[in-house]
Amino acid sequence: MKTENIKVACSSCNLRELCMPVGLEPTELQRIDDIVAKRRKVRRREMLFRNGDRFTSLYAIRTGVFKTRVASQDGRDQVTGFQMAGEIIGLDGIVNDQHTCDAVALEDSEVCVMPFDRIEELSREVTALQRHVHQIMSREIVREHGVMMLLGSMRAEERLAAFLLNLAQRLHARGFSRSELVLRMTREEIGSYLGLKLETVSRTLSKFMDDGLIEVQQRNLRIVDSEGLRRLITPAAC
Amino acid sequence: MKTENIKVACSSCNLRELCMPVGLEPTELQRIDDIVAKRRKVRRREMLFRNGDRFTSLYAIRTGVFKTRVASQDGRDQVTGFQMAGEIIGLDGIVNDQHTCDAVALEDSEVCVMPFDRIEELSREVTALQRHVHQIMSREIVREHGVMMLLGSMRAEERLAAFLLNLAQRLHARGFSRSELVLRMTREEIGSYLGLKLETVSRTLSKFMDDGLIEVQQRNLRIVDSEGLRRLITPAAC
DNA sequence: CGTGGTTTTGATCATAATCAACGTCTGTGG
DNA sequence: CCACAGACGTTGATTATGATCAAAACCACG
Repeated sequence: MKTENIKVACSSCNLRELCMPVGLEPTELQRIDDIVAKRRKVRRREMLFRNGDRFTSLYAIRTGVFKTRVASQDGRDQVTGFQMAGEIIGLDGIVNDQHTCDAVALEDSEVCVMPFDRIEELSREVTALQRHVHQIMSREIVREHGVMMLLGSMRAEERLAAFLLNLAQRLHARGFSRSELVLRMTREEIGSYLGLKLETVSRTLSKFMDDGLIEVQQRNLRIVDSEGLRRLITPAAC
Repeated sequence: MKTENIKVACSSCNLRELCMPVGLEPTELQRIDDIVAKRRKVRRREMLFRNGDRFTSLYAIRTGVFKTRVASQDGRDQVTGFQMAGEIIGLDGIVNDQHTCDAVALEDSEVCVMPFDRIEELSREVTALQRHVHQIMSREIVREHGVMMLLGSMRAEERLAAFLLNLAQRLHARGFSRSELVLRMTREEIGSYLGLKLETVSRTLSKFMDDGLIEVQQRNLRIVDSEGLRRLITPAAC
């Protein structure tokens, strides 16, 4: 768990359009700089925080990919999301000053540590930051509504199609290819997120390949017919 | 859509321990009073807000029960929660200034309308309110994690058992019986929330009755063996 | 006192889970 | 750099769970 105290300026961060300070004036942006206490590197398979840890900070992902997961009493666990550069994790800890899920790095990653009391302090003064914090939390709530829709009323193919399109879209927003992507997570992790077993994920990917919708080879995936995937989600377009 | 401009004081509301101003000092509590612009009555089957409505306010439920639901393009919809007295709805609207779900009253209900700009304004001054708003949003995120766990990795019996226990617990926190409750929602709505068809909900309830776990007659339900239900969720307790 | 929405129950079917075997890749240590 | 162990992924056969289709009973409400 390596940490650095090098000053990192949000105002010069190339993620600033995706991350915390979206929509801030330059003068405000400077004030935001000092909510980032430090950066922290998290290596593949390491946890940024875990269930039960005392909550102190939110984390903005600079590089890398994380999964978050919750565990039930009897050991089953459920992946609740995959997060990438510019996204904020740790919001679950606010309510009880304690984290209720694990955040695991899926590849070597780096985050900005933002002590929550500083965020609160500063967002009392900077209206745009206050608004932004509210939006981040609301966005997470809306995202989870989408996942509930996925899990509650879609079939395996639809879930996986929606997942792939969502992943590609988010990667594209970060400057990556619209169609080519590397799955940083295992089939089992995808399955856990989508409420499917790993065999079903594998089979469904194979089927998508047979149908000419995608090409997969291990973790490398290319979306060949993005429109076809979309059609799977909105069947028959009624 | 009837509204009343009668001044409602949070400081004298019997829900104040459950609702917005939990943990505030009396002097702060008085200041909170004027975030409640008015009350609004919503009759059974009416919508408090719907997908696409402009977001202006959060709503604290004074009496009654709501469901929230999201709709997919092709008309399927997914119940995302059932909310009762003291709970806050409308958080989904913050991120895009627009609601992304419908809130439907399951019985004649009344809410406190809290314009969000006033909440933001006041929470810049009253630290405890700021903290409370953050906690409400975080609590909703954590609740949804639980639903994802439910939908993603539990079987029908487990889902329904968890649902009934959660409902009973929340009603008990509001002064109702720990074991006796009235289901304000249909089997279909329960099914939508739990990712099951209404027939499965009905069958599973019947099975619980055969097993002596509950007694059901229409919407009236009594939990006979709460420990037995709990055991269903944590199978074998390993 | 119908009428329509809701609920129950039965029979059958579809989807994804499970069990199993094998193939492939990755990373580690010699 | 290679060999090996263990994790990861694919595919097939079978099963279990819950969905679907169908019919009847029940209730609430106008």
